[in-house]
Amino acid sequence: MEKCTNEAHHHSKHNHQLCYEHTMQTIEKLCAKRNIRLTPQRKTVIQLMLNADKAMSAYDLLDQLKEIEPQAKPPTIYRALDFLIEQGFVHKVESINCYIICPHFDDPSHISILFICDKCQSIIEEHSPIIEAQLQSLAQKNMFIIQHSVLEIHGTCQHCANQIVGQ
Amino acid sequence: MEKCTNEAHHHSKHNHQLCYEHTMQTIEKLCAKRNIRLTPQRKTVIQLMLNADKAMSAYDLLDQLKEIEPQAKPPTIYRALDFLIEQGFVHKVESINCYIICPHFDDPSHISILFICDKCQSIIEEHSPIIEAQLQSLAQKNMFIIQHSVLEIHGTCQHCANQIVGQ
DNA sequence: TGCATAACGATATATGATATTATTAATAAA
DNA sequence: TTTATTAATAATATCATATATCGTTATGCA
Ligand SMILES: [Zn+2]
Ligand SMILES: [Zn+2]
Ligand SMILES: [Zn+2]
Ligand SMILES: [Zn+2]
Repeated sequence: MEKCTNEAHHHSKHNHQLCYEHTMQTIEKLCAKRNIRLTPQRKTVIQLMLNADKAMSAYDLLDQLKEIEPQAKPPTIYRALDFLIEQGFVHKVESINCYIICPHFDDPSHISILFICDKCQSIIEEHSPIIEAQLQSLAQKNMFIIQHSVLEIHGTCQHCANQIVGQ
Repeated sequence: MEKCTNEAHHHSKHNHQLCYEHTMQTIEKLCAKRNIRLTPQRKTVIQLMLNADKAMSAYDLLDQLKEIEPQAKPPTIYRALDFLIEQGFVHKVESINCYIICPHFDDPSHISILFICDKCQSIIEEHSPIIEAQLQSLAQKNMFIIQHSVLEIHGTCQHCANQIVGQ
């Protein structure tokens, strides 16, 4: 099946339901393997994010979560997000205070480069060994020890650029 | 005179006062040239940031501004920051919601790469044509039009790394 | 069963940022 | 000089994002 990313969800017609269930199953297996608990609440948050097809703010997610669990409060969603980020299933998009499912959580060995469409909030995740090497080189020059990289590129996605031209 | 960056301020013994005045004068000249007003309030905010030697949050700056202008409120500091960012004198550090003076505001033709020390909040600014080209290449592959890039690398600076080893 | 730990619920509070409207200061035009 | 126009500042309210705290409940294990 076609690799399912936010981008694919958003702009193609592949079988979303199949892909969605496949992702959930992969996450469930990984949690079992790591001996950590994927509680119904955490699972619900993943489901909300998978269905969104775009970056979601904590309060966007909270509003949706409340429809299922009316007692949910800000700490509820932040605790779930903390867990999911810690486990590598979710990225925080720092420059817009939003959150996405990482489409490559089964291979966390790379630095993620996010291309963020400011029109539709869809996000393409890319990777580049060249950039990683170059960053390491710059770090060494300054005797800096890298712990975590935030690479977020803002602009307009193909879909939205076409819409503007087409009008 | 030695080029004055946050890093230089923080970890060397160069003449801060000289450098500080040199930076202020350069900004004043640029504003005159652009025919925009560097009001006392805006100048004060620049001074606070230059004296800080590290990334400052809006409310850190507001607290200090209040000591000089007691009537200052949140919009006061955000208006000043908006102006300074627009003019390229200041960067927002998205991943920590803080602000720094850009040490290269006289040459805004580059994408800035920020190396942020999570121990002391000092920031080194670097640039890399290789990374810029590689990002463009990734963007083209996805038919993405880049408008603004956020490249923020977190870790430990030389100074803080030595402190840890030295203990 | 009893204990330790992790998760959850609930409230409060902190932090970050914008909207709105009013007021004042600076500049330009008449 | 008066008036018009614009830019800057002030004050308040409101929205948005995130954390602290503490008590309760669920889960896994000795
Ligand atoms: Zn990822
Ligand atoms: Zn788009
Ligand atoms: Zn800069
Ligand atoms: Zn440091």
